[in-house]
Amino acid sequence: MRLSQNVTKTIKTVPKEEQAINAQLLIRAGFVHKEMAGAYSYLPLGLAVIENIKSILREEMNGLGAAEVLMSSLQPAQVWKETGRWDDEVVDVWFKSMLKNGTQIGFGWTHEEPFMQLISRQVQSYRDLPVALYQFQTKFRNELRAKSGVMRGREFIMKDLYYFCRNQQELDAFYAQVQAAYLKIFERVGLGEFTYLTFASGGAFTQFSHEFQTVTKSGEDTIYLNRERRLAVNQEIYSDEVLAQLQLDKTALETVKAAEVGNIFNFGASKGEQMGVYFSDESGQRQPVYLSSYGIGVSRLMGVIAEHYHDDKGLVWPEAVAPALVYLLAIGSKKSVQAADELYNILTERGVAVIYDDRDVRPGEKFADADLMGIPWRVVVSGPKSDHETYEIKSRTDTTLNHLQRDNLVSQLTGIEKQ
RNA sequence: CGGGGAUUGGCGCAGUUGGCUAGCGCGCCGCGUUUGGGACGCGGAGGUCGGAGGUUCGAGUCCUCUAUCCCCGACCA
Repeated sequence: MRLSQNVTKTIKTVPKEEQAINAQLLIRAGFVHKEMAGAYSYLPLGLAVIENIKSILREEMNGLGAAEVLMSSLQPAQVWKETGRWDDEVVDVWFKSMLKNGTQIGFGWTHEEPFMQLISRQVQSYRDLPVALYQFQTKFRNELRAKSGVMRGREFIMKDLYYFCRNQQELDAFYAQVQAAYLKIFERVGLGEFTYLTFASGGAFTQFSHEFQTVTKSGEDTIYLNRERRLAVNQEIYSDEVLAQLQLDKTALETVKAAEVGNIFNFGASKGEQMGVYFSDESGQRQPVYLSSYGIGVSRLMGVIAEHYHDDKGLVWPEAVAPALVYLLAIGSKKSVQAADELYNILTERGVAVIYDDRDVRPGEKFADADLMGIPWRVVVSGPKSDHETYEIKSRTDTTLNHLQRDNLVSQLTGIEKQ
């Protein structure tokens, strides 16, 4: 992308109303735009991050054998009434509206019920199960208080995976697979080291649910963490009994703030029974479909990464999610601009995502923006250049300037991109 | 939903006990000088003070209502 053609602009000052670091930096660097409390628009750079996170999620979901779908955001009240979750007393985050003819509809805040409804038509026999479906969806939740920038919105992007199967054993096996996949995902986006499997309240169906909590000062949850075992207990279920049950030693626990980046729900046979979604087993008996669901907040993940990876100059994206791998700029003569143009074309042709700062501004401004946007590698072309001379490359996380010949530079960057 | 704070050009802010054409910085436009860490000079454009009502000779400033935003708490199946 040529910056001269980019609509967004970086700003030096933060809107005072934004206190959350993720919102401050994402707004200053031009990644997102706040429409209202709890609702953010994603601009080209922010969307690039979102899409990178989605690509990683997609690979891991496909690896689990799940198929991608896209459910509607508008949801009929009926399916939710079957499980009692239409009631505002039961679920207090509903956005509801109605059709012209008075029919009540809701804006999806999760999709268990609609998915079960869908599955009831596709699944009749034990031969049709198990099935795993996932989607990337904009969820709507009418939170009493939106806060923490993109980390807690009323509208946000979520990856949700649903697994439909025949019995608890099947469910448990998949549940374990997803746990492993989730840990891998957080590893890949750069949060692995700080993210812990956490026991939380299980709701009506099981004693515990599992959350994935990333330790961060700006987190909304308090967890009790055992670093060695890489396990944590959410404050909401913290008690001596629970600790005993999980064989956790109270004295080995650390109290930290954390952000919930993923969660897993085991619904067992409950939804199938409530909604009348059954299949015929090997002996022809009617059995309820078992359900489990697995969420990861994509936009929240972007916020948590921003909270974790920044310094006094701005964002510092891990390569896997950065909106571009390279920030390219030329200084000085027309020759260096020509050389930068060429390099831009070469890298782009090889599939390396480059932000080419071709604006007519002074170098200092370009350096500042490169840092603010947090692009992993900065390449500077200065002075008269030809193929045999060198190009300066610097990592966002380092102050060392290295000089490489063009071929070496290109192959190094191409190599990183392919990882 | 309870408590606290806020709302003045695109952004950040100032504006005294009500008083004259509402200021400043950043950004923006033009010209010139600049060009390795957000340059400088000169000249410009841009706000009716969140909204409605009221008090007053006169309201950004006082009163009432209202909207929105932020923070703390509660809530988060």
